[in-house]
Amino acid sequence: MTRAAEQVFDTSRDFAPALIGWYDRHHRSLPWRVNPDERQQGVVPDPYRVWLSEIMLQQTTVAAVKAYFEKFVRLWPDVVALARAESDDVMKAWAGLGYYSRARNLKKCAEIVAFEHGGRFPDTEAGLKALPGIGDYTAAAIAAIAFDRPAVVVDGNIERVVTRFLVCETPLPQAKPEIRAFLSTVLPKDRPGDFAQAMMDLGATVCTPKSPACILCPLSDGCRARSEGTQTRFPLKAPKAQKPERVGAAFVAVRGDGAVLLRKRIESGLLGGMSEVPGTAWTARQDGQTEVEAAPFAADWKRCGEIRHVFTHFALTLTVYRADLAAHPAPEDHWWSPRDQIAGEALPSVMKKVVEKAIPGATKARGKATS
DNA sequence: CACTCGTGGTA
DNA sequence: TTACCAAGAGT
Repeated sequence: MTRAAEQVFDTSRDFAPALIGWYDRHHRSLPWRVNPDERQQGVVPDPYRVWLSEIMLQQTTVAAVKAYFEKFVRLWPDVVALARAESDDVMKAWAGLGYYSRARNLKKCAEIVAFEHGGRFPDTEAGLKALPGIGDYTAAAIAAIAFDRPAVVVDGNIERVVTRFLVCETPLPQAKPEIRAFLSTVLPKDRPGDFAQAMMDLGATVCTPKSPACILCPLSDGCRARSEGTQTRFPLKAPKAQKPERVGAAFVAVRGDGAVLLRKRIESGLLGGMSEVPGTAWTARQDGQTEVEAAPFAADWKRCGEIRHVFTHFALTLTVYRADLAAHPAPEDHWWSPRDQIAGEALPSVMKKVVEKAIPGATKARGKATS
């Protein structure tokens, strides 16, 4: 074999070592992570922290997760503590992070692990995937990261890295089997957890969606998209449908002492189990005026303005009304939230916008932290 | 498979 | 401002 041939990037031989070598030098240090040097010194990851972080990171940025992760481990240091927590307190702590079914399943999962598995997480992919909120990706990620099992981990970052490396012309999600097949051929048996985290770090910091830093990539010598200059064409995806518009009205009742009237949404569906101010249903845009008769009770409702919020599959414009009352009994299934507790309520971001529109500053924490 | 399900940051 | 997107899961 010639010298030149020896320098060619041999994917089956070089992929994992090149990636792991890069990871040892350029890994991110994150609150839930055991760094490679620590792991080499025998530090073992806490499956609870790995699990909690993976649930929070589903479709959510690292930057957004950090503060929530710290808050959760402070309030509930282990899975038994979380299992014993009040569901309402968990929803309050999750408020603002989005995808609230994750919080409901988080609690269910904690209870199963704490009360049915003796407080220990299953250490296999199949065992993990049987738990609520844990799907293909998360089961593989926990198995690999927490238990160092040779699981094939595929997330959005890894899909991007692999489809570029292979010049995969199959659009997602159909390309998934090809991606898994490729990864199974390069997965190292000795450090599967670090391999998975390395792939994700590479996707997050080097092989980024818009302007990948190929000059810094340890895999660039073997990357087909790099050689063709077509990196940003991948991964191929089906075009998205445009979002419909919906409208509605929200009513902020303010008592003399500053308390605000709230109610709880049903457990299932959009913003399930979260709190809100009373309001109309959110319907497709109609020319008719908003009906003030949808208010929780008759009062001098004054229009404050509108707020706009964009969900995953529709955009919403809410007309915000406010009424000031000396005192008024809370209607059935409603309650008056005291002024100093509003910031700690399980209000999703859209509802914080509504309350802020009616009462500027009301959702900002003041004085001592609550709960 | 297709659709539901949040939010905030970025170009 | 619009559009995309970030460690996906459940139905």
